[in-house]
Amino acid sequence: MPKAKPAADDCCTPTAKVRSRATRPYVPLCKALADETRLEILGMLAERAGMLCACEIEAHFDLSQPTISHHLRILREAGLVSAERRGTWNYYSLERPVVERLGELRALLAD
Amino acid sequence: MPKAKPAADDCCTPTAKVRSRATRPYVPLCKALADETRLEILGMLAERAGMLCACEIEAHFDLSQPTISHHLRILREAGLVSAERRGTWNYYSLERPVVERLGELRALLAD
DNA sequence: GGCATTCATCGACGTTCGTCAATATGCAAA
DNA sequence: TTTGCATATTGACGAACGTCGATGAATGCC
Repeated sequence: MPKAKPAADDCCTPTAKVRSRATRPYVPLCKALADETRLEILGMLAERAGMLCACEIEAHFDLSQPTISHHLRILREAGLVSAERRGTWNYYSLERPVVERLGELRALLAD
Repeated sequence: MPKAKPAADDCCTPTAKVRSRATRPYVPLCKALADETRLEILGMLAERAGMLCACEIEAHFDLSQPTISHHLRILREAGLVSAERRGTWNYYSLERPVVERLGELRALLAD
């Protein structure tokens, strides 16, 4: 008699088949948030309700200008911030609707 | 006359000094969530309200057993799940209070 | 005891990521 | 047009990460 799948039926009722919830859409969002510098940039933008000049963001960190620009691009591509050019300067502001998706994920996992 | 800090005073009112909000505590949480496999494990645990046997989690993915074990460890260290040994088997369950911290982060950034 | 099973750990490998210096781009004033 | 400044892009480097095969630790059954 072939025993095939050896066991794994004694530990849990094999009925349910466990369909997972749709979490994939939140992966890029979480990846964008998974960095100390980027989270702090968002914290700055949240504190200052309006916009923030890129130079002011740079001045807040001990990081090079290209590095900050890199992080701002990732936040932009994730939709978490938007940039508005005004002459030479670039003003960044928080995109609250995308931040709200954090609440959706919380509800998806906790409710 | 030294011009020191060249400009950066024409683009934004230099008064505010922009104190960022305390986002650092959420960095480990976001790092733990920033992976498709781990997010889907949490989705499985959310769907099935109770616990889930480790073997059932492994069966859900096309990944090796050590890889799933590795992800489960990261989720455990982040406090997102807890494990309970029952004989040979290991049952994982979701730690909702930690998931709730996603709501805190959302409020910190969006309110 | 001896053996099988479940799960965790280790070591190695390729990939992704954060960082910087150097360079490019775009805009504005002289 | 030329010069200067703000920001983005490129290329390179080391560190961190996801993955696997092999091994180890703990438990239950014969």
